[in-house]
Amino acid sequence: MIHQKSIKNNYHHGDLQNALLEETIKIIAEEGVASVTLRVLSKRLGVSRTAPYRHFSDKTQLLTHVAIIGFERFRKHLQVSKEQRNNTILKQFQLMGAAYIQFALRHPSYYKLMFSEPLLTENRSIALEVASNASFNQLLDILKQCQQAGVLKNDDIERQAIFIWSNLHGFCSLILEGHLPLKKQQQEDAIVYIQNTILQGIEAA
Amino acid sequence: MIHQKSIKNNYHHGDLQNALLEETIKIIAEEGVASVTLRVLSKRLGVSRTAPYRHFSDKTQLLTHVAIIGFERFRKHLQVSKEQRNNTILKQFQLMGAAYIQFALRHPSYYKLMFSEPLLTENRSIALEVASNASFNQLLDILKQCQQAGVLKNDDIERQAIFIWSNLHGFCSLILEGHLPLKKQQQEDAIVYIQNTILQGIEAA
DNA sequence: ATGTTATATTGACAGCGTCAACATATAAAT
DNA sequence: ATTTATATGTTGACGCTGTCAATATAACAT
Repeated sequence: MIHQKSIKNNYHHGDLQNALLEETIKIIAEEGVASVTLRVLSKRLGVSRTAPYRHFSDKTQLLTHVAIIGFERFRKHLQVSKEQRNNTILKQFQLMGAAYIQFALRHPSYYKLMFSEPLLTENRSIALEVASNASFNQLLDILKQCQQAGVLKNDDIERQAIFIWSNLHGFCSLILEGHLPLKKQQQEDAIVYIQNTILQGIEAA
Repeated sequence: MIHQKSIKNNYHHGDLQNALLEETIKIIAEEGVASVTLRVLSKRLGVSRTAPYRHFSDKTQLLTHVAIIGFERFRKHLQVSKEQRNNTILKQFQLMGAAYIQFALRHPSYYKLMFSEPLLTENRSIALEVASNASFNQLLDILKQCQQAGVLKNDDIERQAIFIWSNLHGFCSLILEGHLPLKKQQQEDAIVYIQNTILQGIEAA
């Protein structure tokens, strides 16, 4: 009797926008992004097939918003490694690298969507670019600090960042795309090797 | 009057299988893989919408075959860098790295399809894996030779290969996915930097 | 010439994204 | 409190998609 408002509306959902975003990522996790359909999505939420159009102009916009949420979580996840300041700055840098890979492997649905091409190339969204850049800047920041502290080479900061980002993104992509069928131990060994080898390329002499 | 057989059949196409493969990659190049449709594909070739089913069991198989062709061309493209044996083995290794990036940037349609996830994860094809491995082995081979020649560290060969592959694939992916909006000169500088920095991580002391 | 096989076509079906028109619940204004 | 406006949800319809079944035609083997 109490909470009558929030028990069941049957017409107005209440918070369909967020429900759509959450259910979308669930479907991606369960069956891949190709299985995301406005119709089954709506059915799973108990609304009609065109209800999503009151909250997103089309399907691409919905997926773009999910990707933006992914980038925000990603950025926060990376930021954590900077917050334990008892660590050396170099240690923080290495923790961030590990955090990058950890996020991609733990949230493959988000990661794959975030870096799926059509969202960025065919249907550019400024908000998505902003969210993506915010993540990239986490890396740039810590690189600057490392250079200033003299623990990394004073190479062009963007080139250095691209090198590292390529490394991490390439490794995660190859795994998520099924090109590297590694066992768990092999994977961890590979991560350690990659981190060490990256460092040898960029650490101050 | 002569060549009557090859002028026009109007019923039997003659070489529809290859025509489908070629037209598919054309569409991908023009409008992206999402625009590949059996119906428009068939229309462009002047056949009915279900004609492709005589040559491929479904759309995924068609795309998989295109990806296999891509990997074969990729492998050949990489192999060329090994054939100029007046070069040192290390130089051959570096040429292969450059060739990798060159292929991805020159044939983005092929590259993106080859490394698109659904083809490998959701719909595994042994032939595709074989073709993919053949390309990867090009890299493995030259690494072995470099190690034997003493110009690269005697690290675990697979880990070393994964490191390099991650680097190259990550860089190409980020560019093709639109995450690195670099000008031509910046791109070339980045490539040189990446190649040098990779080398510093793996070259023999 | 006849039968077999490979190849291509037409018809049909369910599923998809999305637009237009309509319905209803909530919020605002009087 | 009643009316009005706005936000939200629904139903119908359209053209597009992949794919199956049934049919037709060409090429080939005998």
